[in-house]
Amino acid sequence: MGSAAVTKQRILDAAERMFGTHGFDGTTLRNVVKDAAVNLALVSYHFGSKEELYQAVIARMAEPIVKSQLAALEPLEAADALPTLEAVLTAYMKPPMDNLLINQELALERAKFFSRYYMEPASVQALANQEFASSDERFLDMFQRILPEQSRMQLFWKLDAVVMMLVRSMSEIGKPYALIKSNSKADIETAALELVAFAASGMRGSYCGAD
Amino acid sequence: MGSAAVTKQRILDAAERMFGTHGFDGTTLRNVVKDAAVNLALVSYHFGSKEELYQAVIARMAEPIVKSQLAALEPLEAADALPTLEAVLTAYMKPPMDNLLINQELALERAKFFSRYYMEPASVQALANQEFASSDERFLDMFQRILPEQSRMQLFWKLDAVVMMLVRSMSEIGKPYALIKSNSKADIETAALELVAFAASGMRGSYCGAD
DNA sequence: GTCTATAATTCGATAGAC
DNA sequence: GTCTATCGAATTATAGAC
Repeated sequence: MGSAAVTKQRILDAAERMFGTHGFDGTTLRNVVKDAAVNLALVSYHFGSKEELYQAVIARMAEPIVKSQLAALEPLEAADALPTLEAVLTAYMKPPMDNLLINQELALERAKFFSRYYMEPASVQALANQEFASSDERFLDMFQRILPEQSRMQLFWKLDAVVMMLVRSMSEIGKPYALIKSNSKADIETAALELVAFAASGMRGSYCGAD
Repeated sequence: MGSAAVTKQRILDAAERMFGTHGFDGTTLRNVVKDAAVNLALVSYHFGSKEELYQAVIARMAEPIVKSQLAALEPLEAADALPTLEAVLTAYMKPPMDNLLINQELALERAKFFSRYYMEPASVQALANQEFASSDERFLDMFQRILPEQSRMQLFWKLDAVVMMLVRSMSEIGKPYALIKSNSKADIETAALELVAFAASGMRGSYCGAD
């Protein structure tokens, strides 16, 4: 990899850390280039502007996650039997969580960026061209097949709620009372099971026979 | 109310709108005073700094909500019989939702500020001295009595997840597929029932007997 | 491609008149 | 209390040397 490619990667890595920790508006390009140990002018040269840098960070992270989500969904769609709600939720939630297993030294900060993306003001979130949301419709179709008694509107806000839980879990990794204890394979596996169980029970709704 | 008090309120109202829409770092005092139609220097005069203004907005909103949460919890604590999980969750979630019924013209923007507070970077969130979290321990004690088979660590992250769902619901009010359709009494009542049902089923966990 | 130096804004905060 | 005017610092972005 040429030194230009190295520079771009160093900037992207640092931007991911800074945007994830301080948010878009709380991050300055001077913080980014200091963390990346590159010159300030190189951000404009390689990415154009702060907004375009943010878009580049989003795209780099979202692409493999969405691809992995759809790859996990496809066999469930193709199967003869209707999959369980847990299986579909796992296909949805596991890819962003498994992302913690690659690039271990950057994993926790990437998770923070992943989370913060959903928490940015609408003006900032609009910078990403629906990178993540592109697969939600297909997942909603599957949820509707499994839970036909619920309206698409219900399923929509419930999936939205599930995303918020997922996102929050990933932003709290390692904290004393967090669901995800660390970015080890075992801790992620355990947390995914608990998160899927919570989400599935919640989505099935009030027909839970309690009280 | 004297004109000074009016000025302070106008600034607080405008700050609530701006912080809620653009976040702390995305909000400028010049935007606030323009929206409030007051002079820029009056922010420093009445509140000292941008950070102190933010703290004042948090405190003004959090106080009645926390007070109402605890008032709803107390009879449940005092009763002989153990309350239902749904009852405790309602005591927790209804106060912030019912807050939409007062000051109707500012309600939606207050809800956005309420939501955004939980989504700010840690550095910003630290500006509020645990205004909201002060009652969580007592609620967790009650959850533990109702769900003794779950560890406090589990209940902690599950309550945290519930808060994120609540917060998200309040930030999406009025959008096409949102849970809360409007800030009318009927829509809030309906949404609260659905949200409590989701949260209760989720917290009870995987013993839901489905499939 | 990478750097220095700086232009052009914008921000939070305040001094001082009224 | 409220206003005008402005300071000093920090920001994004870029021009131009190497």
